[in-house]
Amino acid sequence: MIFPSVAQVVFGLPVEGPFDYIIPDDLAGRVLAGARVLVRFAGKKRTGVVAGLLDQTAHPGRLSTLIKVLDDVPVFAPAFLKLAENFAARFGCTPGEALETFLPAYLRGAKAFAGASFDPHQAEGPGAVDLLFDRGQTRRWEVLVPRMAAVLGEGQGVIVLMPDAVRCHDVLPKLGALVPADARVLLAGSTPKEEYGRWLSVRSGKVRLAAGFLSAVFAPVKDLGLIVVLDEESVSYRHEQSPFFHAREAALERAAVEGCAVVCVSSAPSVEMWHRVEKKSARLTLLEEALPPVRFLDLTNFKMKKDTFISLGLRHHLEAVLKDKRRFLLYIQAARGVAGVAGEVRKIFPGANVAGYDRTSSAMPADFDILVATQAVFRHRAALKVAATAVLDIDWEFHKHDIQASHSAFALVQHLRQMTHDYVLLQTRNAAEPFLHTLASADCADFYRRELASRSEMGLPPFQTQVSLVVRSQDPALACAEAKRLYDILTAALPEGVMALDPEEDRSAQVRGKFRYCLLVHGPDRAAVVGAVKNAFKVFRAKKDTVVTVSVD
DNA sequence: AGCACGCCGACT
DNA sequence: GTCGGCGTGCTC
Repeated sequence: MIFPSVAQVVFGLPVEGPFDYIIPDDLAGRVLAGARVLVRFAGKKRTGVVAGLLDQTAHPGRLSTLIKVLDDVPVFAPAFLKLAENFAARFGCTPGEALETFLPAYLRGAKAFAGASFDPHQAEGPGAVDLLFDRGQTRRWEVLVPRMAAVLGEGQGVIVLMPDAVRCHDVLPKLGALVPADARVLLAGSTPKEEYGRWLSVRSGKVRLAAGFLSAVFAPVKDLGLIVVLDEESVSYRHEQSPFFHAREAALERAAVEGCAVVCVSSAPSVEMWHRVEKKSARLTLLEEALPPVRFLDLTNFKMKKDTFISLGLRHHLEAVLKDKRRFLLYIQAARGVAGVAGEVRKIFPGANVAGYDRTSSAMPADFDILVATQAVFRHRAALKVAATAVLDIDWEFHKHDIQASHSAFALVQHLRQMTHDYVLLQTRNAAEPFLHTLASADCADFYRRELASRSEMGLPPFQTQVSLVVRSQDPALACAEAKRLYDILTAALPEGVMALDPEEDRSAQVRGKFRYCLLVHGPDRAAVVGAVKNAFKVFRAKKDTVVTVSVD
């Protein structure tokens, strides 16, 4: 038997690779693709992953020898190696960095692994993608539970992603009924050792239902049949450190490689998912529910007294609800501060029980007539119901000129409607803005039509790929100069069809003491856009005290 | 990423 | 004279 003599190794570093290593005779036949190995790289011992095997190298003469095989059985099945390639191309990192993020922290070092062999089934064609649009967020389980039960009944596994720990209370009881306790696991915050233990129980095939947050999308579930992405529109699915990725998009990449199905669930679907429905790459299931109407409170030409927030119109609405001894939710921007607004409301309605709720609140006030709350109130989205709701300043949502702004306003309104019996009121000084009226339309498609048209026109995702580069520094002048320098390098050799927008100061000028400049690169061809950014980084090197971060879409 | 090499400015 | 900052190139 002749064994390959060269291993191609990749590392969790921003260097492309792969790097070739000689397989010594005593390890012949023991080095398999997908196994972690210990090698000397740039003068230091490092853990890498065997991405492939060769009989001959293209770099003869300067090869180093492989030191040790860390996995008797490769940690990565071929499907994961393939996923790493796609993931790297999609999110602009190296395949080695992708593989590192697939692993639990415990295995990122040189700890030995001795699990059983693992074969995710290779795609027999792409799996179906569903968008479950649950308008009232109460009926999703009617569809999800039988769907998961069917997959589990076939002997296949299921991953359930939720955006954050807040959803656990609602979600875990629903999963409890599906499989015995020892066949399901919550892959969440714990020590690396515990995390590894749970990861192993999934990989061994004992656990067939794995729930968790972002990184659960990489759980080594055997015969994966279905990935459920709960509240797929949530911004919490963005991984905000390198490598930047979106867990919903990662789930779709994984499904394409393994051929499993994906169900994305939302009561305010992302523009991306709606676009997939229109392109027929996802099927829409609409779960209708009666929702209260949305009305506007037009403040155009209405002068407000200095340092007051409650308009005359809003006051009348509050009065009417209080008179009926019912409850009112007043939604404010966190930046306004709950205390100030609540104080003003108390002054106007001395007899009413006015409570406040924001991020710092430990518990929902047991009793109130008027609740002044920030977006933190959505922690209680499933449990809280009031007669009427008002958004103090819906225009504020659009002032952040972020590509997500309009969708986040849409989602805000949808979520408030779910918590409201009679009506949702939006206070605005832009009553003529047609976009605002799509938020109130009885037909949700109006919002998506308009939003997709505008994104198409502006060359934004999901029509084009957009990469955002953020330059951060303590020194505003340095941040600005570096952003400019990066822009110049980028535009010096911009391929056909790729466009770069001038660096712009971040709206929230300082975040954690750092000044931020953002530049955007976009174009219709993902590979060209990501390639242009990668090339720019070969030349551009971040100066001391500045950090540049890259995220795709 | 991390490190060695190499070039310029300000200190015993 | 040389110590040490940081720009540049490279890692099989």
